[in-house]
Amino acid sequence: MNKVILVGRLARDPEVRYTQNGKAVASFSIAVNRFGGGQGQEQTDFIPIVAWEKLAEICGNNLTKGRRVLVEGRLQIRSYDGNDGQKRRVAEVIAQNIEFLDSRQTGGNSGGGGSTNSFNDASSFGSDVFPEEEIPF
Amino acid sequence: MNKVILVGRLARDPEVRYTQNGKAVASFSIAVNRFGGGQGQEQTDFIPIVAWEKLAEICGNNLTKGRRVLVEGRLQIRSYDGNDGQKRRVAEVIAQNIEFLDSRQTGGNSGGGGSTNSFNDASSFGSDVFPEEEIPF
Amino acid sequence: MNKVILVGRLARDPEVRYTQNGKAVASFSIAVNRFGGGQGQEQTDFIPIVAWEKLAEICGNNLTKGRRVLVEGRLQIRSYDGNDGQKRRVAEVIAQNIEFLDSRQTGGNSGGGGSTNSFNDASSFGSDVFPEEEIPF
Amino acid sequence: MNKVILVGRLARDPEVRYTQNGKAVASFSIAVNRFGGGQGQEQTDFIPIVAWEKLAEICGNNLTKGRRVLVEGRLQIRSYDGNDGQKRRVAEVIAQNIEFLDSRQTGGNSGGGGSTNSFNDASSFGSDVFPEEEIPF
DNA sequence: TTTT
DNA sequence: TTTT
Repeated sequence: MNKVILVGRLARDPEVRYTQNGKAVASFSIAVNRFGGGQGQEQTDFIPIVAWEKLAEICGNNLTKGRRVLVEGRLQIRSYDGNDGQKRRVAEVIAQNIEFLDSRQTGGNSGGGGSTNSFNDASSFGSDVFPEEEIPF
Repeated sequence: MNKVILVGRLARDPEVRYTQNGKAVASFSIAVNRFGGGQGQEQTDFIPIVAWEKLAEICGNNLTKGRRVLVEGRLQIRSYDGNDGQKRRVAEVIAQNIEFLDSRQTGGNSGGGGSTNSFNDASSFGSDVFPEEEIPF
Repeated sequence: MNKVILVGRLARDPEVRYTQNGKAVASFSIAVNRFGGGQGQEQTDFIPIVAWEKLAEICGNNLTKGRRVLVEGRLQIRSYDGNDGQKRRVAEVIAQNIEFLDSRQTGGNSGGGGSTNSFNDASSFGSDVFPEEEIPF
Repeated sequence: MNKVILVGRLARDPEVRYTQNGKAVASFSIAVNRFGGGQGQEQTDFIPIVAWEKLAEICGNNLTKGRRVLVEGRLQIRSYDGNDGQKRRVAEVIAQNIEFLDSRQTGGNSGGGGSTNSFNDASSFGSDVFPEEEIPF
């Protein structure tokens, strides 16, 4: 079990890049506000999000700075070697499911009355989880 | 977003049935203890779980009464007509992912030190979420 | 672990009642849409929510039918005796934390520029979780 | 909403320190296995956990390297200035609730058949969420 | 029983 | 670095 659920706003537009194999990867940060029980001084965590493939493309095409999203994913700690030869770690949330929480004002995506605003990682939560058939009991 | 995460023990062995289309469906309940902050009188919720297809079969083959599991799923409210003509509602957690939290004593699944103990609904969390490739940034 | 996280819209205005001891209890249902991967026929779960004390009052004062909320809580199965002498079970989500996902259009609650829109059950997530002090490492 | 739920094993014994104000702070990492759908090469995320006050002390007194826990908390990104003058970021999960998933072999905590194995951050999930009174409906 |  |  490695589950993260966040609600926040994009701190900047997503960047979409491609691996050598042609897989899309979107990366962006979301600003998640912390509610300190009313002490006044609000704090914010800027949390890096990574999405892959179809979900990456949906992010690139539909999300912009300031939009509010719910992100479900897993927390990944990646290691890399810094310029100075030091090992560094970076934490990222690998998105499995993203819901758009703002009303659709997306522009390009003219919409056409579509009702869904929840998007899964390519193969997550397939048809089995939403079976049309009757349960046999 | 409709997400449920439970840790509990099976209240009885799973029952596995099949739909007309041949899909496996496992059903069982788990006993989830509530921790009342030490007041002594512990309470338990018996929560019905439903798993489909491959996950159903894994449950049927590996889980028995008393085993401890972590269940991730969604909460579903199903309506049906009672014998008395009244409409009734039943709540169930449709499992998307199940982790076995006990040490492996499974019997049939001789294992051989196998490390995995987490099982997803047929098509959940596919390869994209665990990419082998390097992130291009 | 008994954790539920839902995003949905209130199917009706909350009802607030009081126990003999004077504790407020709010109850309402939220409509949670299920996204069937685009098959068209959307389905909805109507999930009963119960909030206690201060959180109940906040719900009563600020939520109305149609408003979108995120509810974090635990799934509880309650037993009661039906009119016909049969034992019945009812599932409810006992709210621990509610976030208002709509822009503030609340009316009565004139607001005064307050930024928070997240409300916890009376004693949940107290000051320790948001410490002002520096971590000593 | 900033919620993290992890199951893993302590990579080392917890370190407990104290702030100038005398608040206990425990820190440790947990190794969370990632299940790659059976491709063989398992990967592990080592995720830093921080617990405060009473929960910190419970961790210090009961947890040791190798023990399996479920951690519920929030993901925090902290900034600090590196030795080289560079700004660095560190991600940590601030624990709100920890469940011990191993059988009780704790030593000091002789147990005596005690049933609880779930511990909350000092003021989380207080009595309101587990009311003894009847719901007035 | 909600909403897009 | 977001937003109310």
